[in-house]
Amino acid sequence: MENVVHVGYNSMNGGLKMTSRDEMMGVVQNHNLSVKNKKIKKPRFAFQTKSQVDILDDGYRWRKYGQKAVKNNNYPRSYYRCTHEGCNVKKQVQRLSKDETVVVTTYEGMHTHPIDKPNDNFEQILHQMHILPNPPIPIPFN
DNA sequence: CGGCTTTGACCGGCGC
DNA sequence: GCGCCGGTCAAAGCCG
Repeated sequence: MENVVHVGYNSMNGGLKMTSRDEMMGVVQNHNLSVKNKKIKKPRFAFQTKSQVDILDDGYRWRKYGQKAVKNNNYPRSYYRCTHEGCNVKKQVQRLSKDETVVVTTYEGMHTHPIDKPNDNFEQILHQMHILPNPPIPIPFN
């Protein structure tokens, strides 16, 4: 929850499917957790998207595994996991109660496999934001 | 018929 | 220790 770095992003025109967002900005956070004696960092990438639609299709296949109500928020939060075998990447999607047109998507971890479905240039944007590994790299956790 | 949602139960961490 | 809270499990059902 600390060590917050802002990764502003705007003027992404065209590319993202199934959304009608017109502006995007991001926040990068690092999660600290202790495993045995070691402390490793769990990368978390959160960015807000102005969209009417909940489902932001980034090219990966996600399976929903939970949904919980959020305090101080009228809208629930959805939990997704990457369906690729051996890929433990998770994400949460949450909608702001103040502005229902804003969707917050939080990615947790990195994908170790190529994108699963034909996609447009949003994949390249994820590469730029270092959400995707350019060459496959090992996950430092899980 | 297979992959995915749905939804309540379950669980571990934390504060009182 | 107990109860709340946030996250996950898993059975059943939906839908292509």
